[in-house]
Amino acid sequence: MRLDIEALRVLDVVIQEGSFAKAANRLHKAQSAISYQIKKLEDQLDVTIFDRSSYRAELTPKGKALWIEGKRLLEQAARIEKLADHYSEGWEPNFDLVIDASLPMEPVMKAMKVLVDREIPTKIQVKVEAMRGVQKRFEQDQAHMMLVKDYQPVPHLKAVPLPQITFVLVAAREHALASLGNINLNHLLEHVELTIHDSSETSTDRLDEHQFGGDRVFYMHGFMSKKAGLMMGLGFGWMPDFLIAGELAAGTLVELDYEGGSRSSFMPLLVYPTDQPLGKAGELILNQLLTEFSAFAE
Amino acid sequence: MRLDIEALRVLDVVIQEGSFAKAANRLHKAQSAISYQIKKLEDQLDVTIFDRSSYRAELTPKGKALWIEGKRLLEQAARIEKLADHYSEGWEPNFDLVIDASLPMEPVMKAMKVLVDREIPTKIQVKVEAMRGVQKRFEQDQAHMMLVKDYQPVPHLKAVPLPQITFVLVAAREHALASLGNINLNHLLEHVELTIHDSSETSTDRLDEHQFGGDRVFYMHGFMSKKAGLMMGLGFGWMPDFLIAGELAAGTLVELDYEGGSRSSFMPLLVYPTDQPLGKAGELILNQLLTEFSAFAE
DNA sequence: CAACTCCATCAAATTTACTGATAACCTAAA
DNA sequence: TTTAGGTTATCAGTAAATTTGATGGAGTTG
Repeated sequence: MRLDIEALRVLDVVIQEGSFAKAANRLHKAQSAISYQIKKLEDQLDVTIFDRSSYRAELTPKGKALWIEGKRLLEQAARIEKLADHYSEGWEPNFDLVIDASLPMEPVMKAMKVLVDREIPTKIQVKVEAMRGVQKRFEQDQAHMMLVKDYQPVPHLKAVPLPQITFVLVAAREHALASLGNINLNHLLEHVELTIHDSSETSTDRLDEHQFGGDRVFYMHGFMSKKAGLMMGLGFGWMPDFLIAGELAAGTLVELDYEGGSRSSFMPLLVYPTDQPLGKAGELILNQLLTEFSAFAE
Repeated sequence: MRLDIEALRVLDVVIQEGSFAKAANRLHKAQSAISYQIKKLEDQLDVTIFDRSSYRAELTPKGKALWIEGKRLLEQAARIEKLADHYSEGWEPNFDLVIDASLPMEPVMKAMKVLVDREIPTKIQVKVEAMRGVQKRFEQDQAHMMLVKDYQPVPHLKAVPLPQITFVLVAAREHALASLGNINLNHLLEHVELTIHDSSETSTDRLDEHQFGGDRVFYMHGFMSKKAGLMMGLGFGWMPDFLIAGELAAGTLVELDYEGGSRSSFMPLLVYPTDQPLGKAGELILNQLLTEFSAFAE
């Protein structure tokens, strides 16, 4: 017979209440049941937990030390029960989200921050992949959701469209490229490209499709600082159209006459399996991503 | 019926062994007992832990998450049982040692370091007090041992003598006090006193009996640095005789002709109650203090 | 296809936990 | 001092839990 939780629970109540009898009352048990549990605990651990030589049973130093450790065990037990309750309420144990690296990360990060701040029981994991890697990772890891630009339709997958985003290739009015016509790739490579730093990019071996591959690339920390860099004439780069509509109209930023096309539109898709309904975390993530991407596209 | 440890233990073994049957074998139980425990756990937590739709029972994601939390609980249970075992082997849950602040702390600290390095299960607490406070604290806190210069004999207390220590009031040969005769307190107060920093001295309101109370006191971090300070002529101060025997003989340090007496001898005593035998930690501390104080007195 | 291994289920046996009653003891108030 | 009220231990009987051993359906292996 080994240590059991119930005995520790009884010990805790006895100490809190100050006597076996009061503990029995609080636990809706007979007083003899309390005596039995305490005695059992003492036998199991081979430790005298209460000194019965005086009127009231007094906690021994060893008993106190074991009680303190016992409370930790009770806390852990409560944690487990609470976790199970959360599952019953519809929370998933974990949620894997795969994201295409070429999508703007700002709304994703904002959505994640909201989730983290809520301290939900679900363990969320975000994996950023590029190109074909997105869907591959989604399938390999049996992820719960992916956020992509495009995907191979598969049965049992549902796609929710997010607001369309159009990127425009621009530079400042004063920039050398702004007044150039019929720009080709070689022209671009002679200038500094501004792009957004992706914190998930550990190595430098990955370029997203919106990057030209010149040897002078400046990494900015968000579209706002990228825009500031562009305005300063630091370089050229892709920007979401709605973020620079005013500057394009005013002429402070100029759409480049690039032969490869100066506009790139796409509609991000939130894809997830239909065979299992989304849990609470899934719903939250879905809604939060919709919210943040809508806010991003103004 | 609530969560119990045994079910988590069974869950852990089932997952380790990979099947209910193998777990039953390892636990020397019937296979149906394993089924029963797992089913009970699932009912208690209202969570499907194993997916039985295929041949082998497969752990669900929720089951895995609960298993991980469950292992923590098992670890805590093991910790409690181990603690109880230690008690049975004669370790005390805690040990309070009260020390007279006027004794050299170096051997005490060395002894404590040895104890800490052994990672014994007993929680040792050292309290440094001065003058009458030592015995008072010892009695008030029902401490297990005190290290004193002197004490009021009380029945049920046993005293073990440590090697006698003699302190000598000295200064360097070049120091102004060295050549002075019939030194009184006012003479001393005109010079810098070197004393040893006691890390337990939180406020400055306490002076030990070996300190003259001048307004220029230098605190050193051990007898070796104090000796170095004395040799340099930085000031005067008390030193254990055996640490400066050579210098006194050579004349580089000079015993001061102080009217209050230039020598102070005492025999530290290790005092502890006899009504309860010392536990393992008590024995260790006793021996270690004997060792360190003997080594200190060379 | 035969021999295995997997797990669920059931009744019976066994072990554990609890109840209610009683006794021995202590405390505090009358 | 007596009395009323509170403490815990113990015991026999009972209720509840766990375990066993047997059985069966289903998947796997060679």
